Amino acid sequence: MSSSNDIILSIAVPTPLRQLFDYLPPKGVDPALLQPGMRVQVQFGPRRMLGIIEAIKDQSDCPPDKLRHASGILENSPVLPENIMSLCRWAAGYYHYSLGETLSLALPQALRQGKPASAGTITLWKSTCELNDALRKQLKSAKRQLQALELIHTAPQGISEVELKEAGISKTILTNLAKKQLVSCYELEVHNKPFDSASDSASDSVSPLLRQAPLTLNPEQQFALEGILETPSFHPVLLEGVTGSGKTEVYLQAIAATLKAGRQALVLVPEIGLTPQTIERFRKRFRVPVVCIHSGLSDGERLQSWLAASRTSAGILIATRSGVFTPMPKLGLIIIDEEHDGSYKQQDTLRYNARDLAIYRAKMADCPVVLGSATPSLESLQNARTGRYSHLQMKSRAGGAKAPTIELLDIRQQLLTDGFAQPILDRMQRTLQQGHQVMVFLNRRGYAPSLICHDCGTISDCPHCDAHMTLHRQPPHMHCHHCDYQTAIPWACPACHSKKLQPAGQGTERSEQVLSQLFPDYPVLRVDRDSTRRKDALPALLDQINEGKPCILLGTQMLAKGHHFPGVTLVAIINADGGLFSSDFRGLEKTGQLIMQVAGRSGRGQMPGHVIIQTHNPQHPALQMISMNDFTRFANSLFSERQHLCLPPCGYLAVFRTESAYTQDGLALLKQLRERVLQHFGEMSALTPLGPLPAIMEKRQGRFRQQLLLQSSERPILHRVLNDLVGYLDGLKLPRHLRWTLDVDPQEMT
DNA sequence: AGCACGCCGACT
DNA sequence: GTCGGCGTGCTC
Repeated sequence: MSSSNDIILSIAVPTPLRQLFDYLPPKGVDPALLQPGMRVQVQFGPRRMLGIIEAIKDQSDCPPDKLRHASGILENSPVLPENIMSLCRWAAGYYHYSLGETLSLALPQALRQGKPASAGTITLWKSTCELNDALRKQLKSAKRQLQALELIHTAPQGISEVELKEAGISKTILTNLAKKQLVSCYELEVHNKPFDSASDSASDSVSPLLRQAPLTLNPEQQFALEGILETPSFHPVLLEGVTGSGKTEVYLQAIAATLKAGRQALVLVPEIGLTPQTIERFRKRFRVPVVCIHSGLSDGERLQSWLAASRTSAGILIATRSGVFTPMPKLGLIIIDEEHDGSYKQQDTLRYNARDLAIYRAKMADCPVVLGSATPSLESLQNARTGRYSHLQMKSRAGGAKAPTIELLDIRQQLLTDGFAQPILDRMQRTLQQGHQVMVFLNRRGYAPSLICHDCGTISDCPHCDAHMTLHRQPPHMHCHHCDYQTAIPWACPACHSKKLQPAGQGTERSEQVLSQLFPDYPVLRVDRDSTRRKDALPALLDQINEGKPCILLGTQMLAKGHHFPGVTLVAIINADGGLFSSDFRGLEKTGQLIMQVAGRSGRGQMPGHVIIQTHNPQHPALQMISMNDFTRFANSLFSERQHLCLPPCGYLAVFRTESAYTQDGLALLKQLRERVLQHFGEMSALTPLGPLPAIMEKRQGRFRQQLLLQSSERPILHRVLNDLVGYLDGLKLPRHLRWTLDVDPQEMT
């Protein structure tokens, strides 16, 4: 044992080992400088790694001869403040994950790689010309260049390259403008001085804080805003507002009040929700710096945003789930938009739910937190019901728009034209003739979901997964959407050598072809992962849609979320049935939410919207409730079902998953866990192990997957068992290629 | 998880 | 003779 006067650093190293490692302070560094939250370089076994000081102690349980000196520190003040350290400690404990890896995930990539936590420079673009009508005429054919120029002109001192990028303007456009000598760029040192809500630098301002006057709130919005601002201390608010009820305006005004009090706001959005329009709306409203963290940014750009938020030079941070870990010393408000969205749950490594971490964070920061949705998760509704959250509702659409009408179209025994029922086609025709837009929602990519032999019935399967290969025509190939395996289209059946291979079912590609033939006078715009793979494809499609000319928008989920299409008055949902009988207990909830979201896309302008759902199950209670626009009743019916089955939010779940080249390895391990649960905790009826069972798709990417579900009515009991099992697993030596993971509060049972 | 060490089979 | 397959053990 080391003597008690020593300084020992307890260091979290990014390794899956669920423990901390003790080191002596680095030589030549004043030990008084050392603080938790600082990055340190250490020799860890045979390799050098970056760790985070977790704690500073005066003795170690480790034999002194094993203790090494840390090699050096990376900064003189912590990169992670105490509150983020606590958040990570909590997350690591709750999700039973290594603290070292948790802390590493909390850092932006650049800091994980050892880059200095200093601001550096940013590139600013400014105009060098007069934007007059002659110039506008000259740039008539270069629409995006003109758009860029207009934007650059709004900021005389220059506008940052990141900001332009977030407005959908690429580097190419800028270099083209520079070639014409219309704009120039220069580098600026970033100082990160705290934002100032009271500075009165601009004389043309609506107020020192606002660039643009707020909209007038209707009584429901006003009531919601007051509910959020009631007190600046911790209180979660579930803001349930139908699509188009003006939630964003409520957020903006709540943020304005927060900024005015000198505090920062964190806005979390779903993965695909961070569109240029969203960012633009915030930037147009506020004078204070608005920064974003999302997948479209480079590591350097993300670091810039992260530092701006950490050093309080940004007033607002808009980010996807990982943004919940960003330090914000003056945090005064958290908003979680579309709180029900599945993308808040990370599906690998640290399987955290950013919504739940955000609540924890708001509690620590003692500030309000708003969970906004048109279709709240049952978890949040439950919290509202028990009074843990206050529940504010906005039932009418802002600006007088009417709720869409939802029609269930019974297609049993009906003749379908390539998957479309005649009444839908008729209604589409009429809508287009009226000069409106139509949205067709189809949850399947590709040309056809399978290729079937007409003579023997053999279906083309993926050799690595328990799944069919999807037929694509652009370009022609077979593609597995689960493991990305691709092959040529077979020309004969591998089983019977027949050449009669037929596409079965309907994907977006095929529908695009069909609809183009049926409606030759109108463009069909396909929006799915394949059609938007090219970098600027999606913005280009969105531009075309926003021109407002009659057209058919055809797409997958991508179309359902976040976008604003005022020209759409008709929405057709082609295959809602799949989601009604899902094997996942959340399948129905997700389907209902999706239909409501899709329906919400229509009729947001002055014209009322109409939604048609093609179904073989028009009598299905869920569809009935949804068609009456009654989400509350729908949610209540799901809720009583969950209550009976003791499923979330009425019970708590965790899943151990295994993945192995051999199916028996995983099963054996999970059986062992099950036995242990029954032996050690058998008397507790509050905990039930279910399984082991094969995963829904047992074979995926050439590996066999099994799962053991643990279900409990008491969260503390569940976590006590998980702690025991994880400890047990850590002490076990497993076959070489057997991997296990634990998912606490799983979102999907795949 | 990585990474080193170490022990066996098949090659320039 | 050695190159490299992967089993085993360790990381303060």
